[in-house]
Order: sequence, then C-alpha cells, then structure tokens
Amino acid sequence: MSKNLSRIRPTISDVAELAGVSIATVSRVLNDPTVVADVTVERVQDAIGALNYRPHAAARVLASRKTKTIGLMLHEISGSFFPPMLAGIETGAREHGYDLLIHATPIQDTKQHLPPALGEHNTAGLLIFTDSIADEEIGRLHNLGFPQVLLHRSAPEGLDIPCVTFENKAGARKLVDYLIEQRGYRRIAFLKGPEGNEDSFWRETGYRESLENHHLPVEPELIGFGGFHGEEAAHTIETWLKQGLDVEAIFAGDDESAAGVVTALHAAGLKIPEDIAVVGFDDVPLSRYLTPALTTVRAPIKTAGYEAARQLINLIEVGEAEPLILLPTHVIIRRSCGNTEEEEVVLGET
Amino acid sequence: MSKNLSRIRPTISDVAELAGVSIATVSRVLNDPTVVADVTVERVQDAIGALNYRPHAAARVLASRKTKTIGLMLHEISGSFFPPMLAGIETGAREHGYDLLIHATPIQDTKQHLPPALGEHNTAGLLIFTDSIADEEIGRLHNLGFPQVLLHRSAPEGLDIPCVTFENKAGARKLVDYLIEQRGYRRIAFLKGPEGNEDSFWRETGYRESLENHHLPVEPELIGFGGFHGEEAAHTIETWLKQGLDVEAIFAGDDESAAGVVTALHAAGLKIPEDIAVVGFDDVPLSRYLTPALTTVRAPIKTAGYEAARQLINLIEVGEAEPLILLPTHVIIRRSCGNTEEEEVVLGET
DNA sequence: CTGAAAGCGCTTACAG
DNA sequence: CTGAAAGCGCTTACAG
Repeated sequence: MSKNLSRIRPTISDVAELAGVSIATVSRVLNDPTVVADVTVERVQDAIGALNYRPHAAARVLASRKTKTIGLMLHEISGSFFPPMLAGIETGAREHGYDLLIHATPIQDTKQHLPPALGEHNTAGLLIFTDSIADEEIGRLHNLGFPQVLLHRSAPEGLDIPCVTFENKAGARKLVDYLIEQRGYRRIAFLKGPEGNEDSFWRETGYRESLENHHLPVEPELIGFGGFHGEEAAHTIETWLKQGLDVEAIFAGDDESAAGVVTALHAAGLKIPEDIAVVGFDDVPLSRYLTPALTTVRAPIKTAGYEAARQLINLIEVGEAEPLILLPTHVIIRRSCGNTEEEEVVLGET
Repeated sequence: MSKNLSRIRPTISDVAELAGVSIATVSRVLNDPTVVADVTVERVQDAIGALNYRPHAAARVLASRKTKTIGLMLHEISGSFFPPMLAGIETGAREHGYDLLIHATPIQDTKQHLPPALGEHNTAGLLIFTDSIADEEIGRLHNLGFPQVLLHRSAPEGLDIPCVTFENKAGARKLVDYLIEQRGYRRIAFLKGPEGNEDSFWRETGYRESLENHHLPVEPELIGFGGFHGEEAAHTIETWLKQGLDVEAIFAGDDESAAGVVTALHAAGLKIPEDIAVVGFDDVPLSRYLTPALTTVRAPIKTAGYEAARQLINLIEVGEAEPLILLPTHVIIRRSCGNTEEEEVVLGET
C-alpha cells in the first residue's frame, strides 16, 4: 500500500515542475514566502493547491534538523487530574505550532529508558510527568542539551532542569489552618498519595506545619494511605472505622481520595460533616458533585500543563526557561468541612 | 544548539566505523539481526552501546517510507469519558509498538483540514474522535488509501471506514425498560448530549423505542438538553423545576449530566429517588461517588479505545479491519433509580 | 553473510 | 529573487 501511496502523493519536485520553478523556491514559499517574489509565490501556491501537496514531515525534520513535536511521558492515564493537565499541555503546544507525542509508561517497570519515539531525534523536547524514567536517562539527555521540563516533580540530584508545579505546601497548610482556626478541629487525619509522589509529599508537609504551628501533635496513627485513589482511601477509612479510630476531620490528600472517604463514611452511616469532616485537594469537577460539596484546594492543573509546555518550547527555541514555576493555589470552602454558608468561599483570592 | 547536538550525537556511520562494518550491516542488526552473523551482531551491538547510539527516527521514516506512529484527533480533552478512552488507545498502540500523536481541535472551528503533523506523511493512520474534520478531508485521505478508524461516530456518506463504538441504543433501551417494568415509572425525561453527538442520538433512540414498546407517549417537553455536561444539565433541571414540570425519572444521557442533575435536585431540596429518580450512562468512576449511587449503563470506554487502535493498526499492517465494532453494554442498578438492594446489580451480564 | 550505491523528500548555504 | 548542489541519516535492492 505504501508503494502506491508514494506514487500517488505529490512531492516537492512535482510542485516545482508544475509551477516552473526549482524545488528550492517551492521550499522557500513553504517556509518563508516573504523572500520570494509575489508572482512566484502565487504560481507555487496554485501548483500546491492543484496537486493537493503536503510536505513530508519526516523529510523536513531530517533536512532541517528541527522537529516541531514535543513528547510527554507519564505513568498513568486516569483520574480527574489527567484531563485538565493534558488539555493545558496540548493547548500550550498547539499555540506554538508544536505537536504532542504521548507515551504512558506501564507502572510496573520503573526506571527505564526513553522510548525511541520520544528520543532526542524525534522530538524537540520532553515533558516528564512520571518517575519511572531513570535518573541516568534524564541526565544523559540533559548532557546532550536535550530540552526537558518536569511536571510535579523535581530534578534528579544536581541537574538544573526546569520544574512546573503548584503551591501544594502552602495550600495544604492554609486548608488545615482553616480547619483548626475556623472549625475548631483538633484531630485531623491525612491520607498520603502514591509512594514517592511529590505533590503528596508537600501536602503532607503543609499539613504537618499547620499542626505544629498550632502546637498540635502530629499523630502517626492519623496518617494513612489514600493513594490519590477513591477505593484505596475508602479501604483505609473502613479499617480506621473498624479500629474505632477517633478523628474529627480527614484531609484526604486529593479529591479522588476524598470521594472514596465520603463513600466509606456514608456506607458506615456517618454524617459529613456532623460526625466527621472531609476535605480534599485539587478542586476537580468531581468535588462539586459530592454530597456534601467538598471543601478543597483549587489547583491550577490546566495552567500547570500549559506553563510546562510553554517553558519547554521556550527552552527549545530560546534556550532558557524559569528554573521553577510554582503556581498559586486557593482554599475553597464548601459544606463538607462544616461550613454552612450557601455559597462557596474562596480564601486568599486576590 | 541543534548544531552542537548533531555533532555530539553519533550516527549510523560512527557505529559502523567503530564496529568495522558497513552502515548497511549496522542497519540490518537494527532491523533484523537474524540475517547477520552472530559475531558481527555482537560487535555492532557493542559499538552501539559504547557510543550510546539511537537511530534517528525521521531518517528511518524517510528511508523506509514507514512510520510507527498513529494520530488521534479529538475535539475536547475533558470529562471522565476521556481518560479511559485515551488509556485504551495508548495501550493498543503501545502493544503494537506504535506511538501516539494527539491533536485536539478547538471546538469553534469545525470542519477543518488535517493538521500537517497528523498528515499522511507523518503518521501511519488516524483515529478520529470528532466531527470537526471536514468530510472532504476524510474522503481525500480515504482515496489516498490512508488508514482511518472512527470512534463513536459513523463515516461520511458512502465511505467505508471502520467504526468502533458501543451499544448505546440497546443499553439505553434496557435501562428505560427497567425503569418502566421494574420501577413503574411512566414520565421519564431524557437529556440529550451535544449537538450531533452520535452516542447521544442512539441513546435517545433507545429511550424512544422503550417508551414506544411500552405504549408510552414520547413527550417533547420531557426531552431536554444536558450536553453531556454537569452544569448544562443542572441548568435544564433548574428550568424544569421552575416550570413545575412533572417528571418521575430523569435519564440524563450520560453520567456527567447525571451528576449535574443530582446536584440541581439536591439544591432544590428534592430527594433521590423518592421524589425523582436519576439514571445515567457510561458508568464512569464518578457514578459510584454520587449520593445515592447512580444507576447507569456500563460502557466499555477503554475497550473501545483499545479496539479502535487495534483495528487501525490492523488496517495499516494487514490492510483489513472490521467495518463496525459494537461493544456490548450492561445496565448497572444502584440506588438512584429506587432500587433498595445493598449491592449493585448488573443486568444481562453473562 | 556483507558492502557499495542509490534514494527517501526535503532544507540551506553558496552563487549569481 | 532564484537555482544547482550538497547533505540530513537512514533503508534496501543488487551484487557478490
């Protein structure tokens, strides 16, 4: 089939012949028409239209040593976090004329090489949202001068690779501050995200800082595993309830976990927030649909994706990027924490 | 920078030189080592390792006239429908060694050309999940013999392009059958999805068929707009409530809409299912987290994506594919329709 | 089992 | 403003 195709598809030579110019000229009108005489441009464009010519992308890449596609490596395509992030990246890429190549790494095999398709020859740069790529591989690419930007994770020791994420720590701290100061809770639990997840790490840090600032003890038994996953979180809550753990409020780590917590609590016949308050993080659409509506922290997930794409493209084209972009977050007060106002309240909105 | 890179990066010639063979031999061990003597393979692989050589993808594409990437065109990256679909596509592609290039079309500009990056030169085939690509463009590619597979939509008039979707009509019909036969509802509303959405069209058709089969009238006032979107659906419900519309049950078109319906109903102080029953379609994770848990139709979203990728790759490699794949769906009975069993029930599960 | 050589479809100095 | 020519890094008949 490809044989036939290549016979049917016009090349730059066909266009040149029909327009009565050299292929160099056709190439110029493709890349920068201003350097070509207007009449010539017109003739060439007519020929392109008549033949329905489309330049061969791989040939352009090879000849120009430039490619207009960026790669995205991530570990998992799921959850409500993923769509806005990807939408942001895609928008950022498209605005600058770049295409997006996606590669999801199976979770099991951590620490691997770059798949050839995302390699330094196929892609102008790489967005990394996973830790299942070996530090050595990141280092190798970095030493090659291959542009990379990290999303929601930090660079391997000693490598100055730009990172984009949002204010997890401050957001979590303010959220817990609110629970303590405005709601009067003392025994507040925290559910961790997946092992090694840096968003989770900083949220936990914010949680701890808030407790410490208020001279409350950080109780190990109040820190459980939620995995940023509804069912995992529900499972932890079921266990806690069985054990008769005494908690006033649960900071579920993210909204997905919070949804699981809410379900588990309801299933046990407990009322939210009367019996136990629940709060999340991210403010994904889901959080509004929970009953009661979820108090959470609004995270600019889409903007982070967008910024990451922009930084990467800047790195590719100009050679520079912000070392660290930390986007602000805002606490969103809804009913699940004990608030009784009709409307949601945004704390710290400017 | 790219200048530096190209100087640093080893090419096939460097490997050939180091291994003391021709570039043809290096190419062979890259593509089919069995045709090369074992000792030679070893020497070449040592050289590849020593130089950290990676073949240049674009050069391979150009020389071989084959590319191992498929394109995906879609209109929007959002909602709980999207992640499983993409995950399925990505898995299907990766299993066969293909990469995935994603292009989201802005919603406003409908009926457009293919972006060059997804063009017939850059990609071995295309998965289309949008109707904002002009029929003529699909036709042009089809006539060129360019492999395409459609997801959740049918082909333009007269073109035999494979489609992958699931049983929307039968699923919707069985769901409404259940509401009528087992729950005794008579006045059942339906919320349409986005204009032109074929999933919505077939769901509505199933809804109508069920009513007709039970000799119930199809009341135009009971058919509203939900847009497969929580807020749109909530808005319709608010309007209905203001008008004092008399409804017993609402089939929200999809789960996202159902979530909006649930919120709107709760906000109005109505009880689900006592005052009004609500059901959805898709069985995305969200549906379990609603209160009460949502009765819905389980749709194999991920499998559909996976199958679409498989069909496309089959079309690319073997030249054939199923003209139509219609994956089965199953009604999932939970609490929101008036069911009182603790556990969810799957109807028609084999 | 291996090499020399043509060719994939472009871009880009270099001349003019 | 335009053309001739080299070259991007591979693959693949064709010989041997």
